[in-house]
Amino acid sequence: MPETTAPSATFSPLYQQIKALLLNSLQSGEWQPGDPIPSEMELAARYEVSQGTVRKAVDELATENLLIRQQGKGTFVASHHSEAWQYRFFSLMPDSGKKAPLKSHFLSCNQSKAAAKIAALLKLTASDSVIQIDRLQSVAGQVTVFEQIWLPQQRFNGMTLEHLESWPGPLYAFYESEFATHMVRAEEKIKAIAAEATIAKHLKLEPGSPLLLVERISYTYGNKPVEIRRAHYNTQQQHYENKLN
Amino acid sequence: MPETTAPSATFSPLYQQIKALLLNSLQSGEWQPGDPIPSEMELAARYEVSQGTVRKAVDELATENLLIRQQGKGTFVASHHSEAWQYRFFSLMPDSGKKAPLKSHFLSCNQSKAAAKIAALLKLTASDSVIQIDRLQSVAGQVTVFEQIWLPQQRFNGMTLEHLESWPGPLYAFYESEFATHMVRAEEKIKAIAAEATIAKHLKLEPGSPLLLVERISYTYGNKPVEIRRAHYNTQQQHYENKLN
DNA sequence: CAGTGGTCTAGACCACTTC
DNA sequence: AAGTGGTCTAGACCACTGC
Repeated sequence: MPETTAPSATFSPLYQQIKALLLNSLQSGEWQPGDPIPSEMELAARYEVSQGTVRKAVDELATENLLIRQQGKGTFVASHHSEAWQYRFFSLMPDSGKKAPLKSHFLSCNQSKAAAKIAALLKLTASDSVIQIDRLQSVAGQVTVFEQIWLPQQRFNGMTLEHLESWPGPLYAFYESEFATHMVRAEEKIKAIAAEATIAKHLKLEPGSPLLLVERISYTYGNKPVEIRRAHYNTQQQHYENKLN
Repeated sequence: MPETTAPSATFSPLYQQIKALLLNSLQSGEWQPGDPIPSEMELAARYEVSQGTVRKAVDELATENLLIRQQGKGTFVASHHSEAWQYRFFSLMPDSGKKAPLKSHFLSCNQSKAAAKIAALLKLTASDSVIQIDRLQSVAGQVTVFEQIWLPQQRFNGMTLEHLESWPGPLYAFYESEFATHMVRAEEKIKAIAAEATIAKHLKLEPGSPLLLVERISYTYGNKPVEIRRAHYNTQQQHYENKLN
């Protein structure tokens, strides 16, 4: 007499296994950001499954924004270099509606032992080093953002202030090209706080002015946290936009 | 010799047409929130397409959170009454991590002509009336939210303060049961502001304290805006949480 | 015209729920 | 055992891109 309650606690459909294999190829760098992955027919042959099964695996990775499908052309590894991704994770919009471009001004880029809080968030040990970047961002000539960024030193080894200042595009494109680190998702915690003196000075505001504090953890492939941000937004002319579905 | 560039600007796949039909049935109230919709086989027969085509249409509505699939049981119309949806659209979390339940205290519920701004957001004309609700919300005995809500009078006809006070659950469940209005999605704009005197008093804070201002537009079926909220959050013990994918 | 992703079908079988 | 959603296949055809 067989068991009455089937085990099956570990049932995993084929397409999920294919998805895991595709993820491996992305994580290992077999396919680089911006590059096309093999066609569905080729993948089906490689993994010895039907095209429909590959399709479902790719579909999920596409809705997770790891892959980009383009009918007639192919399926591509998502990249922060593409036009459409410039504002990937950037939710601040002008109240007026017209987007003005952002301008970065880097203040510093230093290396040190990780503070306990930062080490915990990045899942580092107390002996590991981190790189800290401070910068300002301006919208339409107005200083709007003061931002502190922490990165694991090991992954971003060799980053310097000069290096940052000579990079023309967004930071995430910089990480991708120069440090082979592509960001996949992020989590943010938001508060309203009163500006401290030093930050108020940077943003040309009175101390005590209300600021939006945005703390972000960004993850690369495999749910690995690789960047901490602590940003202060002046939201007098801007607002943080969010869609709830 | 046929045209070189095919027209086809209006090509719409079958499953999209099925999706539109399903949406009609939801919007018309043929299937009520919480109820099961017909099985995939029945729908396939009704629309004279294959099960796979129905499936793809239902899949999209499920990922848009309009339908809920449950293997072995059926597919159900999403409802704000279900446990899992209590915190639909509510992004405020205690810093400590443990969720405490919310308690509502309604201050007023009045009817008046719509102000120009509100009328525009709700897509009403200047002669239309709106209902305005003011309320406070407390977390763990602490007054945390002051909220103003505007609703089109026509759709929410007959709402009173007593009515609101006697309702035990979340507002969106109230709208759903009492006014046949199910919310499908929402958009929020967030700023940090200094508390005005009257609001500070409600939240038991000093005037000028930093508050999170959250302005929300909620939509029902057919992208129809039917609720405006203007909420002030005290984020000393709480934060607004957001996941970027 | 060939190659890519996108749609649609029909049928078989699996996993889960309910009776 | 019957009914539901979930997976997988094989094959045909469509829409779009680029050569």
